[in-house]
Amino acid sequence: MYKLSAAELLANALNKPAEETMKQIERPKQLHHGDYAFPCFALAKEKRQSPQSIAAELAAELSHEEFSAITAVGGYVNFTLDKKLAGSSVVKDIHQQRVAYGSTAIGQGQTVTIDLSSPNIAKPFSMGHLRSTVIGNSISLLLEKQGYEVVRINHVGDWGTQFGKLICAYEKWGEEAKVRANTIPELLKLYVRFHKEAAQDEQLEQEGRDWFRKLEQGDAYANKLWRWFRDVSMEEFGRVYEIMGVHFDSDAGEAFYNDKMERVVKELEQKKLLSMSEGAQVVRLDEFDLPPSLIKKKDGATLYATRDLAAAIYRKETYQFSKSLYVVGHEQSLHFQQLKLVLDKMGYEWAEGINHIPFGMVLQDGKKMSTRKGKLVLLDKVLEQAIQLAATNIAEKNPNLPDKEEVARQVGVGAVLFHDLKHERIHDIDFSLEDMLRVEGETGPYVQYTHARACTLLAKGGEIQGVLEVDEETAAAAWPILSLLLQFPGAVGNAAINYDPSRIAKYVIDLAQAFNSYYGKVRILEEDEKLGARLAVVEAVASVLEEGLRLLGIHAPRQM
RNA sequence: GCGCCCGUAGCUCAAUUGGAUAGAGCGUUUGACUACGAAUCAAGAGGUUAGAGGUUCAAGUCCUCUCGGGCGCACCA
Repeated sequence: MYKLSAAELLANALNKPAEETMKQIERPKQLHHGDYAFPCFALAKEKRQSPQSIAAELAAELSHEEFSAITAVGGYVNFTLDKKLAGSSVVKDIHQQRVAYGSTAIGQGQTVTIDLSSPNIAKPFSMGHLRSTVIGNSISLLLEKQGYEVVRINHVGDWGTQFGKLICAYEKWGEEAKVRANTIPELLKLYVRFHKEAAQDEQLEQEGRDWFRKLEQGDAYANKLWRWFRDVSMEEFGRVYEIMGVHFDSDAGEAFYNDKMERVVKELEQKKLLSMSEGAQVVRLDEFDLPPSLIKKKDGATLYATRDLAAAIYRKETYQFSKSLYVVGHEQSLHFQQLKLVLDKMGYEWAEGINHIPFGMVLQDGKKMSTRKGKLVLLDKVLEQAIQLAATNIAEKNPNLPDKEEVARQVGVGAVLFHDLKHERIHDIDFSLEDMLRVEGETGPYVQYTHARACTLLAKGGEIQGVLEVDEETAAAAWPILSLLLQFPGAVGNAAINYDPSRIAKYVIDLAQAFNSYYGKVRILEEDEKLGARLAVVEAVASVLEEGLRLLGIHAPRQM
């Protein structure tokens, strides 16, 4: 790695460990400053010399075959890579490794469980769950690229007081035929009505809670309804996952832990962690200045903290994870903080591996969307529109395209997923259908288009033959591209470490922009002696774009 | 009231995690398809990084306060 060469040169000259200089080397913002830079300001005090003179001395002293120039600019030593050498080598690497370029074995032998998506039964799949699904899926793919064994768990919200309320509402106002015909929307209506009326009527809340208790105690009728609601919902969700191309290793939802909670409650008792508070059983967290974790309601029914504790323990025992990730909105930060601390108090050192990966909410007009008030946007409608729009574009721009429907799906889904993933994870997103359907500028379809363009060039240019070598002139003209290609493994590592797919989204945009810019300036298919070199660059771009998109869960069609 | 998160161009977002002249896209103005895909490219305009202090050779980035927004804070998940 070139950065390491620079670090070693500097370490040698300065008589310091290479790890130290490695950490200080940075990437200059501007291309004309070279490829790596070493700031000398920190050395000024200890060497009692100006940073400028230190930089000048170092630059004069250092040289290495990998760098065509090492110069001093201000207080920086700038390293410029030999473009022909570095360019040829990265293109060769990618040609050999193809989509495996950027893979590592960092996670070899380690299992990570990841809790993602987790929609609620009997409710439509909302935009909020979209974020968890696509971010979680991308993180899974990133971790797999690093060699981790990833277990994707869809912790479906199929239990809890809400079902008592729903059953109660169905009992009062539901009509079986209507619900059979149009299950989720009808159930949603019932749910919304329940909350509307409960606002007026204290009694109703209590009835809802009673129904949940019955459900939990095994009441046959309540369980029959619950089973029905669940099956229909899962089928519905399955359709959406199919469209998005997401799969899970486990569908064990909340209800799955029903028979696993008692053990946890007993254990908490044994370890003397439970105490009574206002009729409920809680684990106090006063020493952390946090509110207590509620384990059992005063009516004896369980809560989600109880279930999450049982789930965490179950996952540890079943999968022996080294890390357990929860891709859940940041509004649940407190809950996960409590979860981790309770596990810790129970004496499980592996609680350290519990990691909440929060993300911002999808807001509407700056406010939270509320299921209870029936204000929400449905994912399948959005996907449908995006796919439709892609189909319209294809009909207009590429009517002879084979496999139109599949490509429209890939592009439509690409637009929606990319729009979500390009935002920094933690930021709230204001919902905008218009933005999600956009296909120009910094969008998924833009990247897909760039990839398709590159593929067309390769198809027309023929097989790349002979030794791959990028000549001086091509390397110089394509340097912005080559430089980005060199950075790909680093971008993958960064995204994985920070659990942040947006870094890959940004990377892939940068690469596409660099490529399109090159495309506008240079005629690639010109029949000259450098054709092979240019095609090699194009091939590397296509390969990395495809892999970058794949890491986001997005397909890269060869034509569109 | 307390806690967590956020505040950068008209809008949506970047900024190598403390480094050089704060960058893209959308929108807007202008130009480029009888040269490889115009879902594209080139160029212009657009900024007191919410505000005030502080730490540092260096602050959009770290600390304190103020203002503004979001989300949590006991029987929902």
